Amino acid sequence: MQSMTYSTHPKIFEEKAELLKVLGHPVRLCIVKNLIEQKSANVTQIQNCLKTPQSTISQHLAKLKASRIIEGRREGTEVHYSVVDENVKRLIEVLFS
Amino acid sequence: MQSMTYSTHPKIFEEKAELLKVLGHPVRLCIVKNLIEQKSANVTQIQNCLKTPQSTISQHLAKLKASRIIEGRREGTEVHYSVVDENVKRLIEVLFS
DNA sequence: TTCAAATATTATAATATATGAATATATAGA
DNA sequence: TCTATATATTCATATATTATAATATTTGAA
Repeated sequence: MQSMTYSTHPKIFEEKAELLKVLGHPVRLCIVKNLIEQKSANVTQIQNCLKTPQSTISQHLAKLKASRIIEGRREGTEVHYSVVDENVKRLIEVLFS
Repeated sequence: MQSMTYSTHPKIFEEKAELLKVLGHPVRLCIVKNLIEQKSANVTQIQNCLKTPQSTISQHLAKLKASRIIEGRREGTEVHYSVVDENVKRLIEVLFS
C-alpha cells in the first residue's frame, strides 16, 4: 500500500471527490443527466419536470455552474443551460450504463 | 425536456446520487482508488498511508461497506478490505483517466 | 484466563448542506 | 417608463456530515 499517497498528495483526491460530491445529489444528477440527453434546457423547463421550487433549482444550477459542469447562455429573459464538461458526460454515461 | 422524470421516478437518481456521495469524500475516494490498485489491504496499512486517526478510517470503511462498495475478510486480528463492486471499479477508472 | 494488537462503536462538537419563502435583478415589450 | 416573465440571491431553519477522543469488541497467543 505504498502508493496510497493521500497524506502527501491530497489535491487530486480532493478535486475528484469534490466533483463526485457535486454530482452526488439526486436533483443535480437528474439535471445533468437530462441536460446531456436534451443538449439544453431553460430553468422553467427543468423546474416543471422536477416539480421543485424555482429557488431550489436555481441554487443547484449555481452549484453546477460554479463547478464548471454546466454553462448558461442567456436568450432574452431565459437562460439555457448545457453540460460543458466532457469528462462528466463520460462519467454519467458509465454511471447509468 | 419531457424525459426529466425525477418527480415521477426519483429512485434511480437517488440511488446513483447516493453512490456518488459515498465516493465523494477525499479519504474514501483514496481508500477505494488504492484498494482497486492493491487488490486488498488491512486497516492499519490504510491508516498509516493516509495518516488519519484509526476511528476516522474505520468509520469511512464502515460507510463504504454499508454501500456494498467494499467487503472485509477477517484474517486473525486483521480485516482485509477489497473493492467488490465492479461498476465502481469502472467508474473510478473513468474518473481518474 | 489474561494480555496485547487490531478493529469497531459511541458520544459529541464543529461544520457543511439543503430547503423554501421572500426579495431582488434582468430582459422584452407595450 | 411600466409591466410581466424568467432567473438569481438572501435569509432562516432544518438536517446531514465530519472529525476526534474515549471506549468497547474481537482475536490469538502466552
